Amino acid sequence: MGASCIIRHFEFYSPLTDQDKKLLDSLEKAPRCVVKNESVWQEGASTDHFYTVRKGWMYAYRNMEDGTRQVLDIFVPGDIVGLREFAFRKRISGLTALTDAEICPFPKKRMLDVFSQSLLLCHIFFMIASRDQSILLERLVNLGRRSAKAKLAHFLVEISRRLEKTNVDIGNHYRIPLSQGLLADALGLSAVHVNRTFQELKEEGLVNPRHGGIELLDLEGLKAVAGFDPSYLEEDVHGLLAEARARHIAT
Amino acid sequence: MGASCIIRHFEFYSPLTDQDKKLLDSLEKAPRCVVKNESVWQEGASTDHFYTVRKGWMYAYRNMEDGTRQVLDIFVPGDIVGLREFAFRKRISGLTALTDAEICPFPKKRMLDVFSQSLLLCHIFFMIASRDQSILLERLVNLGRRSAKAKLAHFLVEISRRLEKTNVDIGNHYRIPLSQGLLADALGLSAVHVNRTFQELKEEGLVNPRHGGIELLDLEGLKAVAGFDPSYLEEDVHGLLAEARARHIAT
DNA sequence: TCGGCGGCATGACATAAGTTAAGAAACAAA
DNA sequence: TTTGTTTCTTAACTTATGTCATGCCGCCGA
Repeated sequence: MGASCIIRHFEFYSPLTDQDKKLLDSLEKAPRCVVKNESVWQEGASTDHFYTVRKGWMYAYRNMEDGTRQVLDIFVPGDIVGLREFAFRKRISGLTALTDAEICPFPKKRMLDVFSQSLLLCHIFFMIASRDQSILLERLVNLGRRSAKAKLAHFLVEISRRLEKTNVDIGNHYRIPLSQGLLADALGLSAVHVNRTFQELKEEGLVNPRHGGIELLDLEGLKAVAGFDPSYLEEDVHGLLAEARARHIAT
Repeated sequence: MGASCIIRHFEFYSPLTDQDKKLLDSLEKAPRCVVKNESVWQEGASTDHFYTVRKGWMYAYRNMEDGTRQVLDIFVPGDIVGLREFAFRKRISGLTALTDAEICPFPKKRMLDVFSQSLLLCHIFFMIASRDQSILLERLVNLGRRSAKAKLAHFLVEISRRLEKTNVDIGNHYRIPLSQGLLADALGLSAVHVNRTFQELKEEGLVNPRHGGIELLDLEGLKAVAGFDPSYLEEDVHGLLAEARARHIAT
């Protein structure tokens, strides 16, 4: 295949013109491979690039003074990482690979070219930023006002949803490579309590925790215990981009 | 004065050309007044507009099934609200006025005009989105990995920082019109515990809780108990926008 | 001026989640 | 294989925070 990473992702939102594709393709640099647990950047590093995830999983985190840490987000193939720090000179969170992975760098400075040359791409970038915020907002709700059990279930359902939506083929969707310790740091819990909670979910036949990963057995059941409402993941892709596309092509 | 709401805000980021100002001004509708506790929109409402806050305070929230709620963000004069839902047809959170307020609507559809006509404005919008995400990220850390006391202190310091940064004159910065119940919903705590925690902060001379509001007495002290690191609020305004401005004017 | 109500204050008690510790699996490397 | 490392599991115990209940204060509207 060899198709550009970011083009594939963007085509999920809207068909692109050849010109758009050429533009994106010219800006994307050669893919970079990272191995499991390799750090891509650390807090304080320069923000000169962002990346699209082509293969594998990544996570963003923040280390706290007291030695504890907060995992801020998990990224799956097709996601864009680092766009968040667009406005900043330095990274405010670290990024490391959860599994062996392949990522495609994209120089931040070239965003100017994109914005000035393609109204459609500009719009798509904006949609992605909006979607990212929506996910963060839901994570806030999760941390603030749900029980440990609901937190876990909700998080797992979200991840599985995001996997389904990606344009990238990742094989079996339901084997999630997150350790209980990482989940704990993502959900603001202790690893021990995550384990306890998993035992409950396991008894109810909802999940099957394995070494270094989780198998989701009953998505509907998980949604029920999470009180999962998917609307925060359902962008208005077509309505919003139709006009942008029309005007863009007319130019 | 009567200067446009959004222009004033944008000029915080960069000087604008007359053309940019004209563009923004033509898109902004007449300001709308809302009284304390008035709802601007509810979950599920249409996302056809976003707003700039000219006067007063607002908050975004999400009501949970079990009757509890999560306050997602507080907005102060100069902030833009509703941009988050750019990619969505329906609002995923409610917005209501915390005090009497004045907000300026801006039709979402006209974003196309902005993006196509001004590279600089497009960039500024992107910066704002990035900054918003940064704030959400920090709030995640706050909810996930800090004690009640640190949560409170951190939140208060953030608000005071954001107040200082705004271009809008709001009189005394340090009288914050948040009730303890609202703070509780913002921080994922119970109102009772927020009260207990306030007693501690009060004993230490850091704050002075009054009816329906809080006075910050010792910002440095609050920063210390919060472990506050301001970098997540410090955008690279000038570096990033300089080139956009240069190219924009050259056109 | 008064009454009512939303917000504050505080105590007693309940509980979800954290901590510590120790052993068992699973994996990775030699 | 053997060894070492990470992750999971479980138990006993501690603690931060939630819940319930009650009274008070200070606004705002009649």
